Amino acid sequence: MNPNPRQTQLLELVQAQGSASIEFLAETFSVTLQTVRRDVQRLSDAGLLSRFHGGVRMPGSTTENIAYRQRQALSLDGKTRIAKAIAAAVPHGCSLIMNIGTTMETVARELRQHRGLRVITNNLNVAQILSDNPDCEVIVTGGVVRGVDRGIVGEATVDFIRQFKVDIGLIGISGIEADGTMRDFDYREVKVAKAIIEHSRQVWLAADSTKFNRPAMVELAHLSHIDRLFTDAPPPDSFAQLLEHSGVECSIAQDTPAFEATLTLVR
Amino acid sequence: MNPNPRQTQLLELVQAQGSASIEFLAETFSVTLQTVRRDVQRLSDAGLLSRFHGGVRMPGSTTENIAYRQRQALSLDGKTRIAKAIAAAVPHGCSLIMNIGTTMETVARELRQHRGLRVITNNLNVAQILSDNPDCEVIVTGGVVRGVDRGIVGEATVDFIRQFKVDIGLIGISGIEADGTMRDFDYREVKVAKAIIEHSRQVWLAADSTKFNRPAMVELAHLSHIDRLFTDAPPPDSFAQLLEHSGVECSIAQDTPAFEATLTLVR
DNA sequence: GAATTTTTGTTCGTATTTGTTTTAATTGAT
DNA sequence: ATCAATTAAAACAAATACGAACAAAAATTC
Repeated sequence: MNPNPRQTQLLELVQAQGSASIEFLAETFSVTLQTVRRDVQRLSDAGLLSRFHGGVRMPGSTTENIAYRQRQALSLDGKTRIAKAIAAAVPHGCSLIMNIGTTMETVARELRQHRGLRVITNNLNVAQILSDNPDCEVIVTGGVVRGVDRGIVGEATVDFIRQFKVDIGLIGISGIEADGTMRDFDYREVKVAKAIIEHSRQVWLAADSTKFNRPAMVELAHLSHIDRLFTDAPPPDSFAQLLEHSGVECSIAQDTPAFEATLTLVR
Repeated sequence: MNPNPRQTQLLELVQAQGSASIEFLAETFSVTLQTVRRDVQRLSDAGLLSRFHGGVRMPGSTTENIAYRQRQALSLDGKTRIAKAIAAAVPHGCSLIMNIGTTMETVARELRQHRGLRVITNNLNVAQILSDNPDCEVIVTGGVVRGVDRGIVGEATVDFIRQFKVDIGLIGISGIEADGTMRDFDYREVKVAKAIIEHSRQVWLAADSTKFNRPAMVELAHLSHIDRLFTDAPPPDSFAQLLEHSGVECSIAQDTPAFEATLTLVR
């Protein structure tokens, strides 16, 4: 976009004030409401400011955070089913490592009632959720916090994980290719995941059905390193064979109508 | 969801106070109960706060840390003033270490608009708050998370801090005795604080007026290790002399009516 | 200087927000 | 367990804000 002087001034005004109403802006620049709306529309399309009903504000941290939370709330169904299945399989009193991703956060919520857990994580949201459980020892890895998802990545995290050997390593993943290689987008997160696989007696993978055949850049490991896979729908045929061949036990957390019946009954 | 200024303010208010009643919120923002309920509904849908009959609170605060949240709401005014004073004194682009305590959380909130900060902390709440700032590098220390206040203590944390040397070390404290020794209740946290003092070029202390002459068990350090003290009311005479003698610059964040004026102006 | 593109203003149907009223649910005390 | 008081949700109405479509004005191009 190529902002005209008025739009530049408008942007500066909002930056100075933090927020402004459409009406105020229209008066300030002696133009109609509609013109301001058009300016504002373009500026927000360009990501330079955020709109709300009646005005605009700086595209701030809070907004982005909300966006992430909402994304998390979205497609919660499958994730919750997977999370419940994993939580049911995790015995009380064992030690875990959990990595980043919204799925792991959902798992953390389901583990709040577990007793005697020891959880190592590089996910601040997981740490936050589980530290509510007084009977759970939460250990976070040290390092630089990534703003988007509050994950901790980097050498310090990898070194920290190498100190331990836990019962179960729980990892989420961005994509699994047809040949059984798991991949992720961030190479630093891949390093963490590799360390988790090395320092866990068992490795469980959480991957909803959208992850199959979804391409991603950085190679993480092959399915043969995985002991169990939790997903929300039967994987494509090609994978089913691959899973069996790799000795992966596959748990499919089906949509249980009984659950919904319970729901309607409860409310 | 696209939060309007009222919803953003509401969220911040609840974050600062820990909880609030629907009625209080309705009065604060001069809208009907129904409107507050709608705001609250949306914010809780997005997972940003939790509802209870009659009001809202921070998401995932169990009985355990309600007491902690209440302590935060206690003398919130003074803490906020201290926090604003500290934030104003912290230059853009510098490196910080921040330790645990409700005061540090309030400082973190005030630092959200700072640019180019690097912050090392053993306080997950501080990390959470500051990771909202895209222009702030947040580094958390590794170790065991304490449930009550989400602080990280222990050897790993101390070792982690020893890797760095920052511009300013910000520490909160439980009590300062008449002879100028600072003390805390938890020896593990004291070890962390000592490490912070050693690895900071300057040490700033945040202590509201209730901390003077308040006894605590574990000795931390003497006031002479401190460069600046931020408090909310003039310290007792005996201290004033002591501070001067120890070469501590004392900033008293007085009650500014201008702040309240701003509040009323905003709505 | 005429034709074309871009910007701005105007109007109108639609969507959103807020307050009001009514109905349902929750809580605490008998 | 039941009842009264409080709180929440649902339904509706009024006010306000939004976006689309079109006309007028200004700027640009040839």
